[in-house]
Amino acid sequence: MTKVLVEPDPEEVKQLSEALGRQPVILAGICEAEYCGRAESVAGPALRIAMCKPDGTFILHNAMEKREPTNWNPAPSRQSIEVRDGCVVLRSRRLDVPEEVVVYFHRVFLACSLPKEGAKSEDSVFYLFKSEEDMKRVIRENPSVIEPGFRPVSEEVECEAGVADMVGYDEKGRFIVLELKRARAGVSAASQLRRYVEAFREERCEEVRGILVAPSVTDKCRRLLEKYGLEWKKLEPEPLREDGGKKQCTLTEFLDGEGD
Amino acid sequence: MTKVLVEPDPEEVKQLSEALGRQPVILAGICEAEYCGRAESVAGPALRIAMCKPDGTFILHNAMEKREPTNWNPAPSRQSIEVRDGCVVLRSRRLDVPEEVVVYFHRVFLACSLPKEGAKSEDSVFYLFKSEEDMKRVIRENPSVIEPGFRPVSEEVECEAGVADMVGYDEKGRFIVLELKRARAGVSAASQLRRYVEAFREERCEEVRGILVAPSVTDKCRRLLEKYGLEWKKLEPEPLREDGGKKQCTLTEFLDGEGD
DNA sequence: CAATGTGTAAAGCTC
DNA sequence: GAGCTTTGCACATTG
Repeated sequence: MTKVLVEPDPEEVKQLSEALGRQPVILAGICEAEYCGRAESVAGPALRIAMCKPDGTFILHNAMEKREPTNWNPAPSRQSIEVRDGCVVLRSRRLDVPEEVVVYFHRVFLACSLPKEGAKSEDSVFYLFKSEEDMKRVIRENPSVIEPGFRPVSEEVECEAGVADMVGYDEKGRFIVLELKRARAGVSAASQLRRYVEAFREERCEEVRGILVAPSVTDKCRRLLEKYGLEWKKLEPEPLREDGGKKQCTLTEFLDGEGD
Repeated sequence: MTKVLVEPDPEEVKQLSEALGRQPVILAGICEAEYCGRAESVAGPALRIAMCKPDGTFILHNAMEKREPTNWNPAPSRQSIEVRDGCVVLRSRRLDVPEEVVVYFHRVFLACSLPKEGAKSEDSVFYLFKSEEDMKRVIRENPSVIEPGFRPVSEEVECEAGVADMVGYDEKGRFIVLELKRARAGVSAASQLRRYVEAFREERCEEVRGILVAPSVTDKCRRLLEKYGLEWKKLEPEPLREDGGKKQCTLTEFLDGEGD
């Protein structure tokens, strides 16, 4: 499945055409590039690396420098490889708007397609910003970030279902249970909050609101919250700041499985 | 100079270490990644492509989708390759701020370094913005958008200070220099126009007006124009129009209300 | 050096 | 879908 061509003939490179759109394709070599669309550009001969991703994304990088690509086409786009006058011509065209990049490879050092089976769906990147402790501090110091009139009462409150992150009262005196998540919350957060709310309802025999505090929630989580009559308060974590010398970041635990 | 390893053993990959920082290095395979710095993230196992550029730039791409990298380190950064428990560990560290990305390759499909001699310095990309061309066309075809009685005479006119976009005469026969900007104009536009105006004054020994033509100007630019006795004519670049038939996206130019 | 503005911004989220 | 905000924005320019 991994097909690699080293310093191939142009005609050999053309074989990779069939992988385009199905597998990742990489080309590296000396090339010139033209872009035409919202703006236009011409790039003189240089060593560059081209990537074609199965979703249609096309990226052309200067091989020597810069984080930003020389040229690109975001998905949805389509690529093709032709051979013309002994040159490998990689053409990429956006499907939604008229924009095109054409790359003329005078010389190809590397041309390859990668196997796609390796690509698991569980590719998601989880961002963990500050600690949950920081979220608590923010709410403690400025309770209105939850809602106007919110009064926090205690933290780490035990109940039948476990330990609630924070509890308090709303403007109208109703009891509120907060569940804090510093990263995107999954269904597990919703069901955990539900358990706490029910426990407090039993315990206190009064109306209890449950609010999930998180920067974002998954779709499933959102639906579950709705089903249970719970609420979500979006709270953006503050960016890390390093004060006082260099700060050591410990990359901690992976997020617990929000499997279902 | 081109060294390519296909489905290599971890120890083989380690040989590429010496190319890091000197030649472009590409690694592709199944990996997990951790990032820690301004924020933190963990990325689960997936097929990804890593690029290390000689300037220190490090980019890790999901091989299947997205224009934006999963993780990255802009220059100045430094990378290293180790082998640990049979895993290829690619580590990248920014040199200016404490930020690090660590990539654990469980499996490597491709590992290569590219020759750097191919990389000519003449890599520059030239951008030609359609909308500025459009602005010129609009003024050419309908000079009164500048002001009633304006008569354009020539475009791309050389003078001591450079090349003026457009020159002409006003109703009263006064010489006018136009500086066109397709987007919000900053102070540089104002001082550039000023240089042209002064050059033409010297050259022609007559009164010369300078008009900055742009959809909007920054506050600082506006103050500078005032100080130099220059003028600003608001002109919106026209949306791109399509040549084929169906209508096309317009370049979203969000101009603030330019309140005063 | 920091502050500011630009980008073929891209990408995510709200409506 | 359009519109708005965010980005580990990156990057250039300006003060």
